[in-house]
Amino acid sequence: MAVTLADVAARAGVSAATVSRVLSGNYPVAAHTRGRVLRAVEELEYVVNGPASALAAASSDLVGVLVNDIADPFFGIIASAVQSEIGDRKLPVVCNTGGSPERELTYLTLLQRQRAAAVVVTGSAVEDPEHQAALAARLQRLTEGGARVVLCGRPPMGGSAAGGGTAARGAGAGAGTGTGTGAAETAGAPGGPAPAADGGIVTLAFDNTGGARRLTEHLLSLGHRRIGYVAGPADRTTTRHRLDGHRQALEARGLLADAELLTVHGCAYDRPSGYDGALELLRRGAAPTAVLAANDTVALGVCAALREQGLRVPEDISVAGFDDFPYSVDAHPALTTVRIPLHSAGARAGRLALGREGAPPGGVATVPAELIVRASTAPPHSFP
Amino acid sequence: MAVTLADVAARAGVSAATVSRVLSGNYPVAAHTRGRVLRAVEELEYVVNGPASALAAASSDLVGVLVNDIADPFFGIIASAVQSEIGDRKLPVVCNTGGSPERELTYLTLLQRQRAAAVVVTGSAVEDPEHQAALAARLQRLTEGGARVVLCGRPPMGGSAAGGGTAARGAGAGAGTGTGTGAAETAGAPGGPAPAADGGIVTLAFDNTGGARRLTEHLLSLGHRRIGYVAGPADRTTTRHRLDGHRQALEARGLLADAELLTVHGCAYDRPSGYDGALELLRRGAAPTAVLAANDTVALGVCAALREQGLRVPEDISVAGFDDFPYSVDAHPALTTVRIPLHSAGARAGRLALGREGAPPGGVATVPAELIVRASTAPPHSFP
DNA sequence: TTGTAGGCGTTATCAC
DNA sequence: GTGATAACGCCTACAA
Repeated sequence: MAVTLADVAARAGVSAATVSRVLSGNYPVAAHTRGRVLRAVEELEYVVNGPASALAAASSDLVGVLVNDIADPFFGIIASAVQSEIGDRKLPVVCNTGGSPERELTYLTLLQRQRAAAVVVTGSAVEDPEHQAALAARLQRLTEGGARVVLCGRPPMGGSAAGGGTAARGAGAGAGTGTGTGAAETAGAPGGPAPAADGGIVTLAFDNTGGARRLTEHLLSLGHRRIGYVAGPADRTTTRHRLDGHRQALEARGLLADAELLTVHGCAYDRPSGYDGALELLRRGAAPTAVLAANDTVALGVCAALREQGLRVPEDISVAGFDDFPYSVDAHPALTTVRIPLHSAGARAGRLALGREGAPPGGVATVPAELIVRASTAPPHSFP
Repeated sequence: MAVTLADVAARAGVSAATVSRVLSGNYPVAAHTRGRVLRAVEELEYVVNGPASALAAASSDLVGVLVNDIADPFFGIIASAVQSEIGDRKLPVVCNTGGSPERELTYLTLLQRQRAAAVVVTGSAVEDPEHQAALAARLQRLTEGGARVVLCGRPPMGGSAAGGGTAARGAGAGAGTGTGTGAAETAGAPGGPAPAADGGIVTLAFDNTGGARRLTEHLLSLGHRRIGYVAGPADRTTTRHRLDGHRQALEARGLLADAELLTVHGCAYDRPSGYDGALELLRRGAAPTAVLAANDTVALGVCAALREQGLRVPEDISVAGFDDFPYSVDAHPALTTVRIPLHSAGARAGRLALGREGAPPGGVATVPAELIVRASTAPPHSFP
C-alpha cells in the first residue's frame, strides 16, 4: 500500500537501517549516501510511519496540552504560546476538559496511551483531595513513562499553599472560604512518606493571590469600602486564590464583615455569569460601589448588567476584571484588570515541556501578576 | 517496563488475542471471560499502547485541526467546536500555521505521518496556484491513506471561482458572481472545469461575500457614500471574498470610483493592523464617513485609532467589523458586524470529519452570514 | 560507514 | 468463543 522504509532503501540501493539513520539524522552517514537516500525519499514521496517509529523507539512526538476550553482566550493564548515553542517537529494535542475532573483524567490516560513526549496541564485545578490523588497518580505514571509534565497556571501538586508564593502570608484570610475542604492537607511534600512525589513535574504558578490583593487595594485606595465580588467556579484553585487575595486586602482594613454578603459564588468564567452575578448583587441590596469579577470575561458581563440597570461605569459603580485579555482595553469602558503574562508563561511551559529550559529551583516558579488601571474604576460616587 | 497486553493476558489466564478483542469491543467474547480480562486490566492499570495498535490496525485516533492561530477567537471557537464533536476517544492535534503556506504543508505531512484519522483545515486559503496545487496533492494523499478531510471556512479545492467570483476580474469586481445571498449552494459546480477533483474532500464554505455585501449595503442605506475599508492579508480567500462583497454593493450604486483610495490592503487580522489602517486612511485624506474592517479585531483597532484622533464613533465616523466575536457586543461602542456561526460550523466539521454526518450535496455547503447592527454604525454626520 | 537481525505491542487471519 | 501466529514498519544493538 503505502511506501515504506524498505522501498526507499531499495530505490537508494542501501539498507533500511541506513535510510532510518539518514532520516533521524542522529547518526553518521556518508554524504553521498545520504544524498541518494534523500533523493529516493523525494521521488517516492515517502512519509515516515509515525506509529511504527513510535513503537520501535518507544516515544512519540506528541505533546499534550490540557485546557478547560480552547475557545477561552486564557487557554487559547497559553496553548498558542506553547505551540510557538514546540515548533514543527512536535505536534500539540489540545484537549478540552471543560473543567471536568473526569475528563482531565481521561485525557491524561489517552495521552499516556499515545506515549506523549510531554504534557502541559493548564489552568485551575479542582480542589477535591480525591481528584488530586487520582491526578497525581496519572501524572506520576506519565513521568514514569518518560513524559515530561508541566503545570501552567495552577499550583504545584500536593501543595496548594505554595501556589501564590506571597499568598502564604495572611493565613487567616482563607478561613471564610472553607479551607477545610481545600487540598492543604495533601501537602507534606518534604519528609512525607513519598519522597519526591512530584517526580520531575515542573510548575508555573500564577500569582493570582497577589494580583487580586493589589487590585482590591487599588479600589480601597480609591475610597471604596463596599466591594462586590463575582467569583469563579467553586473548588478551583484559581477561584480560591483570587478570592483569598481579595480578602487579604479587605482584612488588612478590617473590612471582612460584609465580605460574604458582597460575594457571589460558584459562577463560571463566562459573560453570562458576570451578568447574573451583578444582578444578584443588586438584588441582595448589598449596595456595592465597586464590583470585582473573576476575570475579564465575567467583568464584561457585569458591565452589561449594570448598564442595563441604568448604572454608569465607573461613575456610579466601578468594575474590574482579571487576566487582561486582548480585548479588555477596547471594552466599554476600558477595563481595569490584572495582567498575567499568559503568552510568555505558555512559551516557557512549552520550553520546559521540551526540556529546552531548565526547571526553576524547587521545580516551581511563580508568574507575576501586574495591576493595570484603566477607565472602569474611579472613586466612589456619593449618591444624593 | 510498561505493562503490556501479554501481561494482562497472563493475569486473566487468556490469550493476548482475547484481551485485544475485549478491549476493542468489536468481537464476541464470553461474558465471564470479558469480566476476568477487565479486572486484570484494572488491577494492572494497563493502558493500551497507541502507537502499537495504530501500527497494527493501520489507523490512529488522531484528528488534525489546522488553524492560523489558536489564540485568535475565530480559530479558537471553531477548534473548540470540532473537539466538542470528536469526543473522548479521538484526540485533536491543533496545528498553528500562522497563515504560512509552508507550515500548512509541513503540518499536513506531519499529520499524514501520524496516520491521522481525519484532518480539518480551517480559515483562509492562500490564493497562490502553486501552493494550491501542493496543498491539493497533500490532501489527496491524505484521503488516499484513508483520512477524511474537511475544509472549514475556506472555498473548495480547485474551485477558486466557486468561492465568490474570480479575483482576476480587475474592474468589474464580481458583478453577478455573488453566489446569491447566503443560502446559495456553491455546490452545483456550475460548469466548473474540474468536476469532483476533490476525492471525498468535504467543504464548509463561509458566505463572506454575501455577508460583506449586506454590511456595505447597510452603510449605504444609512447614507454613507465614502466607505473606507481596512482589508485583511493579501492573497487570502477570506480577504478577497469580503472585499468582493463590499465592491459588489458599491458597484450596484456606481460608487466604485474611489474604492481603491478608500481601501487599505495587506493588513493582518489583528488590532494593530486596524489601528494603522485607520491612520493610513486618515492620512490619505480619503475622508471616509465610515470604515469597514477585515474583522472585529481589526475593527477594534480602527476604533482605538479614530478615538485617539478625536473622532467619535459613530457620531463622526461609523465603524463595522466581521465575525461577531463574543466580545464585540461589549466593545466601545458595541460593534456592528456580520455573524458567522463559527461554533456550529466547527461542530459540523467535526461530525463530518468523523463521518458521523453525511456530506452535503456536491461535497460543499455554504455557511450563511448574518448582518448584526449595533451601535458603531449610524447615519453620516455633516461636518460644519 | 553500512548491513543484519531481532524485537517493539497490537491486530488480524487462521485453525480449533 | 478462544488460541496460536504472522504481519505491521521502524529502530538499534551488534557485526562486518
